Amino acid sequence: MKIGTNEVERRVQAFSEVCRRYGAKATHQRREIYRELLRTDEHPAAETIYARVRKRIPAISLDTVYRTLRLLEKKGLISRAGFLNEKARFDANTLPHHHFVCTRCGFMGDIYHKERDEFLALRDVSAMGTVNSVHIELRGICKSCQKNSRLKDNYFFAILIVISTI
Amino acid sequence: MKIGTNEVERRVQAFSEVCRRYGAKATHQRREIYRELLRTDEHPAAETIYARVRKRIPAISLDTVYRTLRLLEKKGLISRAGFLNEKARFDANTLPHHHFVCTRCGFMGDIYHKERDEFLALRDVSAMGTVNSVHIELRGICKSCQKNSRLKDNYFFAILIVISTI
DNA sequence: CAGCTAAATAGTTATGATTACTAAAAAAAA
DNA sequence: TTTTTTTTAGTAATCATAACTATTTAGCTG
Repeated sequence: MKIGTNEVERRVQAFSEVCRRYGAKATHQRREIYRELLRTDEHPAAETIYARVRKRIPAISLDTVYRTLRLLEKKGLISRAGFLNEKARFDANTLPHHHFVCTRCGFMGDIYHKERDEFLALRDVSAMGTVNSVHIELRGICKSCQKNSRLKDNYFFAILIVISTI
Repeated sequence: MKIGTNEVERRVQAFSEVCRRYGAKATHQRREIYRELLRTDEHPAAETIYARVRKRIPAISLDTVYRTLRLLEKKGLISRAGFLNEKARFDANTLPHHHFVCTRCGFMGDIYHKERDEFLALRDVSAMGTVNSVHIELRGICKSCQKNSRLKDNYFFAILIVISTI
């Protein structure tokens, strides 16, 4: 859902004011990076943002892009989809469950929910800590990929269960 | 939720049989890596698994651990929490929403839900593609971290909205 | 159960995203 | 303006993960 040009400019303006008010500098680079993210709904990667902002600020460095993205994220103005900068974490538990993750120490605990709504009530989580945000991601194959699809890897899991329970 | 030793061995055994049946080799290294993951509920990183398996197979290489984890994941025996190997993707959309991600091409689309249950019915997703799995992550601060907590960064978002809507 | 052959491993190097570093530049305050 | 402090550009470093290659091994075959 893209937002209009007026709204983009309104937010960039508001951002500048908030920066000044809180002792951060509203630099040209920061405004352009934030503007670039406000203008799109395609969840660009850092490299993509770098490429686009470079059209307006040819001398901008990749480091500035990364630094600014970290700043904006820390300040809650943008979010990142997916959880890079963390190591991959593995799990042999094949029961359907969710995870609680501590953003400070990386603790990861399992959350089971019997009824669908329960996880939103966060009942099982209070024992582990306080939830700041709920991250939900659906993974699959998009329409376009389905068209030129052929691959059909055999999926061990179902087979293993059969053998395991005989 | 840890599983018992018997169940661990049963699954390792089943894994070996499935491997042979499908032309993959049930090597000592693979069994140990899978066993290590079955024995724990702490979602270890690759390095952690490496360190533990090394106690039993001192000469095992880190590459083997990574290779085996990829294999197990591809076969559906284990899953990874978080999505490494992808670039971080950013988003300035601060409305509550979820993401649809194509695991093949990386397409990422927003999913909005008015009522809480709707996202589970996956209604809005059918237009984008087929969902294979739903990933839910709650982020926050765990009990242990709350105890020795002091940090309280100011969170720009709320402030910006106020300025923006005056 | 010894030999065969494709698959897997160990050890190492490479890659690719992200971060750290430092001198120079620029924003906000005085 | 001038000053002070933050931020930036450019580059080098880091860190997790993947690729490469000679050697080894699992599982088949006779």
